[in-house]
Amino acid sequence: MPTETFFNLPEEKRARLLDILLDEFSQNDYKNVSIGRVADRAGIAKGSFYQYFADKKDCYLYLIQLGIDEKTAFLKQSPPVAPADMFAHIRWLLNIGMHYQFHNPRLAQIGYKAIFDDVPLPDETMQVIRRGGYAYFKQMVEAGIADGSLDPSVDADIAAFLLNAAFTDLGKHLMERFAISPDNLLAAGVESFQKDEVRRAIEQVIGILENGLRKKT
Amino acid sequence: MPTETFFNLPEEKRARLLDILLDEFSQNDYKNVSIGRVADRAGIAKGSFYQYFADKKDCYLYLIQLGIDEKTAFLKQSPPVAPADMFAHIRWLLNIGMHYQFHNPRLAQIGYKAIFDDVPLPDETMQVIRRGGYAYFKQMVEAGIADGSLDPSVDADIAAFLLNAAFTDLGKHLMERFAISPDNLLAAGVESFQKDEVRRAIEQVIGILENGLRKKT
Amino acid sequence: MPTETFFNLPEEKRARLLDILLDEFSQNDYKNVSIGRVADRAGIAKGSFYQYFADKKDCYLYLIQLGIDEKTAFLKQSPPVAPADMFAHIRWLLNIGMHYQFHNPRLAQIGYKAIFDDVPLPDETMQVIRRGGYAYFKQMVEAGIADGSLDPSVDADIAAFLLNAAFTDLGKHLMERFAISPDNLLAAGVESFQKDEVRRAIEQVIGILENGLRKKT
Amino acid sequence: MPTETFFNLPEEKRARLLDILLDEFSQNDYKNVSIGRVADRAGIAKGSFYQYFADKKDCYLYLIQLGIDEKTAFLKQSPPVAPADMFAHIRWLLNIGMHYQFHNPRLAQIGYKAIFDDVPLPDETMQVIRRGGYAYFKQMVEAGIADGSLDPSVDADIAAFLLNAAFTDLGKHLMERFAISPDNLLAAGVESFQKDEVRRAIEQVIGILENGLRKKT
DNA sequence: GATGAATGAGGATTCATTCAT
DNA sequence: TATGAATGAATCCTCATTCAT
Repeated sequence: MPTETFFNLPEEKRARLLDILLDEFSQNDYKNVSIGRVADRAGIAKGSFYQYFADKKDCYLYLIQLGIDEKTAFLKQSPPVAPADMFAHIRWLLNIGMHYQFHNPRLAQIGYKAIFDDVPLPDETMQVIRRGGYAYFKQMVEAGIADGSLDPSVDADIAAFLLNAAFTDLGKHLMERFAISPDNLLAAGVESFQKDEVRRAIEQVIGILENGLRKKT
Repeated sequence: MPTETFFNLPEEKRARLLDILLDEFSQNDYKNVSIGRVADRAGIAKGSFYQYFADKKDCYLYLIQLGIDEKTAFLKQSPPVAPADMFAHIRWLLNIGMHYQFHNPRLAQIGYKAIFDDVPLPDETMQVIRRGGYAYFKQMVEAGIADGSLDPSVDADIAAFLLNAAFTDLGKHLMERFAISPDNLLAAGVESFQKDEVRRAIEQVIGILENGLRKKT
Repeated sequence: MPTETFFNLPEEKRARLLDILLDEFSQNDYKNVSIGRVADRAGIAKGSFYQYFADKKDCYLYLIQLGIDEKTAFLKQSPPVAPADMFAHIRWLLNIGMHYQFHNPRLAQIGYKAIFDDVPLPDETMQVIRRGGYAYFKQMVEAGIADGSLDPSVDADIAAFLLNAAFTDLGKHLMERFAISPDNLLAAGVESFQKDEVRRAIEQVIGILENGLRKKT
Repeated sequence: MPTETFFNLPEEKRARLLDILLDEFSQNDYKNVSIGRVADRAGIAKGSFYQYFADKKDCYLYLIQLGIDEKTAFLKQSPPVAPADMFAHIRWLLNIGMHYQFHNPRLAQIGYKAIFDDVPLPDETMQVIRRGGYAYFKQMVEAGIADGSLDPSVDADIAAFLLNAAFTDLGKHLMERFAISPDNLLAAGVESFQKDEVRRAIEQVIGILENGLRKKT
């Protein structure tokens, strides 16, 4: 975790540094992020970085935690749909996820990288990052099969995989498709991407998966 | 591309070097592959590496191209199912893809990494790598809608995205799920993973997507 | 030398800082003493350190001088045995020395380090530190030879060396042997080490050297 | 241990580097030896150092081992006096030790530093370095008391301490006293310090200690 | 063709010291 | 007077690449 010094920084300066950190860590693998480059871009001395963070890992951990906290806040802010109807629940989840990813795409990207890259994180943090993914969906699918809403011939593992793949990649896809970049977002505001086309795209994905998984009547 | 010297190498020597290159580039990010380590493992001098390849990038590019060529060969070797029935065609594609991934997991992994990592490749090569994925599926979906076999309310972009995500991630998922590693594959032979469970998993994914996309009658 | 500011410090604060300085400089080489660590432990700002001392060297010099002063005070406080009998005098000296070392082991340790480590002290200070050792003993030995109490075949330089080596190392040896650490001393009180075993050890050393140097009758 | 590369170096180059390493590590504490300074002085690139040694510690360990080997060779070359007469044995030991210290003062100094400084050495190496010191003398003293040649009232610990202190510091003392520096030695040759004055000094120290410890008749 | 020694830029990290508040 | 943020030189170490043999 950052030092007190970091939090005491003038708002503007801290924001600029944080902005650059998000940029670097979302664009590069952990190992390829250079503290020197960060310091240069932020206009601070290399030594100053170490006034703010114990070391590179500490800084990275902070960003990861920031991502977890922000996402948690997002999830809390919109009360969860009762998981009685699985697809309604997924709709809610995906909407939150997309919203989060649009709201803070670089933080989301850092979290995404953390899942797939070789990264020096404590095991407990890795668990937190991975939670809500595959395992979460599998449990949902099993419940859906048990209560008879899903086709019993469905393999829970496979269904979970599909939901997870869709969930994980959809944000990236939409940002590419609608030419949304972090810079865009900052310039145009998040609202602009709450557009119908985005909502419709999400709805489509869920619709297809729902069709594919629902019990045939 | 490698120098003539590389291709003039005694078969055994070149094979060993190639083996190690596949290993290193499939396990590590481009930047984290160390030429020194490669040379050590291959039992050649570091200088010799530069007799075979112009530089690290050249070597990497060669592996990428190798992957493209091998996959192309795979696709050609098994005559494509007439795309009359889109899902039959997808079944065929996925099977080829899985087969390829199981046949040469390290090459597949390198190609996979090239898509998602920040990697120093010429733009044209990047296009080749990504070609055949999303765009290919989109075109298939559009044809399916046109010929009436797919639900016309389906958004071709979204359907293509879903198919692509499934296609891209499924190999990884199966390898993880059935604890398949490149080492496993070499030891146990490819056939062992042509198992029913793998085929069934692939079939499930396609089944779900088919259900989700087919025109309701 | 410290600034006026340092001496104007509330007694308690100055004492705490001094305590920590003694700790750090007695446990670490000059170069390995970190001002940051000192400031942290003392609960002061790093900048404050530079209100009290011109720089690290200045601070170090102060501790050295403190050691010299304290030892001088020790020597003065117990009236010297008339050097008529050289070994009685040495006994007294050693006792004072041990007493001093037990009384203020960290200051003694700092002085000890200053003799053997590579340390940035002005030459005149180095002379003061080393004074009273070798040269002092040599003069005593020469007097002993002159007045006929010592074996005239003894080389004064060598005898002085031996006495000095014994004198210099004995304190360390005893502290190691009886597992005496500065912490011990603070906890158990100095008196506990005025034990017979310590006195006996000192007596032994002097006895052996006396035997070795006395004129044979 | 150094790499093969180091040993393949042209004799002259390796000698120069070794010379500088001996210089640096004998004059400075481990932590204060700068690889950059070594490389500059040796006229090699910083990176080259790491072609020769795995790291700083590896290099240091090599010097330590060199010292152990050289001293061992010295001890072997002159057949040990039967320890029947303890002081004859000590005479032999001291002579060897002095000879070694004069022969390779910087190596001796490095070994000396290793005993007293805080240094990153494996435990087994530390034991080798420390062997032959205090413990060795104590055992000799105990044997001397047992066979009746030493005064039974002598405390073996104290006697061992004295012998060790004399043994350890004498070389340094003689080098200072006769203004012997490594540079001197290289210029004038080792023989010049095999002088009578040095032999006489050693003899004196042993004589005094012998007088001091022998059983009174 | 093969070798492997040499290079030097670049990376993370530490720390004494300065200075504006 | 006290603070603590800022600095930058120095530290150890890595690695792709070059080049003489």
